[in-house]
Amino acid sequence: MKDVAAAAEVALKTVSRVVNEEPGVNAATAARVVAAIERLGYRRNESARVLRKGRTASIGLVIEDVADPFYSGISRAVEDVALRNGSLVLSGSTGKEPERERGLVLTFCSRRVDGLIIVPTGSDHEYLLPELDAGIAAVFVDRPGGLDVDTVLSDNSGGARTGVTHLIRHGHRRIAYVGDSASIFTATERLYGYRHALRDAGLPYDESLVATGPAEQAGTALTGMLSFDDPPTAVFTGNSRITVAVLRTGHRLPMVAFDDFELADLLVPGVTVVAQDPVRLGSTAAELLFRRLAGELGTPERIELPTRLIPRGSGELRPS
Amino acid sequence: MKDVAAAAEVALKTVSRVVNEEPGVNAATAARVVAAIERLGYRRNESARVLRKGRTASIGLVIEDVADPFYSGISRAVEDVALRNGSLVLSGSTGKEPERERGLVLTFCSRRVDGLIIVPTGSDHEYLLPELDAGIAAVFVDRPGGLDVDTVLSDNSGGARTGVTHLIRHGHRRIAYVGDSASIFTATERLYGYRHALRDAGLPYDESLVATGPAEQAGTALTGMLSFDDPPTAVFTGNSRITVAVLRTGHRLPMVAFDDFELADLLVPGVTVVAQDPVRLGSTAAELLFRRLAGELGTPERIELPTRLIPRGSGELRPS
DNA sequence: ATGAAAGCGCTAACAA
DNA sequence: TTGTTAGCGCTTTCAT
Repeated sequence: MKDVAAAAEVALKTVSRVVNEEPGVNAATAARVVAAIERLGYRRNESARVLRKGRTASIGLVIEDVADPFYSGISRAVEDVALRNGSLVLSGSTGKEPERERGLVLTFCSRRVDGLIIVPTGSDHEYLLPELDAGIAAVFVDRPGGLDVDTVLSDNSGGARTGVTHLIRHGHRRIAYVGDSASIFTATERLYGYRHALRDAGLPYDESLVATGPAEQAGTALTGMLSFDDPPTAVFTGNSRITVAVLRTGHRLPMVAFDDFELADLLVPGVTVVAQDPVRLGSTAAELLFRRLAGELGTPERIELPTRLIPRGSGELRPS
Repeated sequence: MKDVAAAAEVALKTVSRVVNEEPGVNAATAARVVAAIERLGYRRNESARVLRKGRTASIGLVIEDVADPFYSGISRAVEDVALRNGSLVLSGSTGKEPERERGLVLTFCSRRVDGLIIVPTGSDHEYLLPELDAGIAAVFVDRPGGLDVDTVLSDNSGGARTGVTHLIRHGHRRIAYVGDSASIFTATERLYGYRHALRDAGLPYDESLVATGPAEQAGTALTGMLSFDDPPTAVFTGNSRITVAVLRTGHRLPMVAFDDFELADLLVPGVTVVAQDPVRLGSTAAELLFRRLAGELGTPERIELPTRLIPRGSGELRPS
């Protein structure tokens, strides 16, 4: 900048004014400065600017795994909103490890991101409090983080309830639930929705039809249930990975799955799903964050986005 | 840092030494400083550090779309390698728009990323030259960027050749090729591989069996070919989106597809694919970049990663 | 082993 | 309209 000033024979500040398009610069002077900038190939040093202004125009995004379509949908949406707000996105995957999450978040904070969008892993987020005090805004997505900050969720229990009710309407009375471990917020919510649907229909809750645990065990669990004297006639699966695991068993049981997935319509029969909207989850969270960064006050919001039942065949099969 | 120094009753520089784990600090003094840091909740300001040191310990990743599994695989791999090298990743999606690519790249540069990993969109990357001169390292991935810099590609032509040869071995003599527009590097390479395989087998190249264009037209193109007097008995598809489009037509033609995709094994018949390895593409590019950042010299490398044929049923069907 | 001073490149506040 | 000065928080250099 100094060199540009010298080349254009003006003061440093004038160059700064031109670069930042501040008003109050003579057109001729400005032109001279622009020419000098071109000639010298000058580009503003953002680091210095950040140091001075205190705002980095960047946000941190912490998700479980970019390679998972659900999270990459969130990523893309956050990216787009950030770009529209003149902000860049630093992102990192936690791989479900709370330690890695903590590391990423703190690293982002020490780089002075303006705000954070976090899909929380683990439940203890106390470590965030000093950062929040220091003025970094945060939004939790997909799961609550145990702190009183803005949170954007899907309607997990409502979606599960709708899906299970759909099976009941098609004549099923013994419906298996295969889902994630109870330690995971979304899994608990979805199981709650399952129970709710049964209760609505006056059906008993039979624990032997409920399997919770990692996707690797989902197949065996369901196969076990099918060997009962009174086996389930349909299954509700709690997330994509479990759905795929169940499909791989080769049982073609009537089924509704939580979470949409690519090609669900090409399988035979097509898989009926309760779809979340990852893009909307991401954009809602990002919009909320940028509103906070723009100075919007008020108590933290908790937004629950609706899910959508998409019938494709597997959920409309009657008991055989 | 000033506050910490005051609290620990030492000079600024001593705090700096402790924070950076530089040698030559009395253990007792260091302990006092650490205590003060804890007490005050001090965290180093990276922006200032960057301003002083000149290195940002961050790299820029420019891809087509994080929401596409191929690119998100690359992302995840780059992220992991970056983390291992103590670096953060700024990332952005171009959505195939060269203007957006340029914007992202220049923004990243003005933030003084140490290096760039780019999946190039468009062919003109002249605008990068000044940045390269300024010392920013760059690696192209998936497609060459028209500049003489490190590049990591898949063996597109070899993979296509293997896939088409596989169909020929199963008795097909009229094989359709449905692929992306010829303006896209990978598409041209794959078409070349297709022709190569035909030539190897002494089969004629019949232009009427070749359709290139956007995925939306793939279905109609293939349907058209099937109404010929002498229709193709098998099809080779040039990328995932086209594969899906072809599958949606409902023709269950013998087929080999370029690019693996989730659930390819669950369709009936399973889809035989020529798989690329996005994770390896990303990690190779990132490793290369960090080697350059570590000062490795030498002429730009061009690495071509092998593809892998995965038979699943659709590619082993004989002509009917 | 510790410290003082200079300065990275920029912008805010105030002058002229 | 333009310029001067100070200082963001850190590391580097040189002294002690």
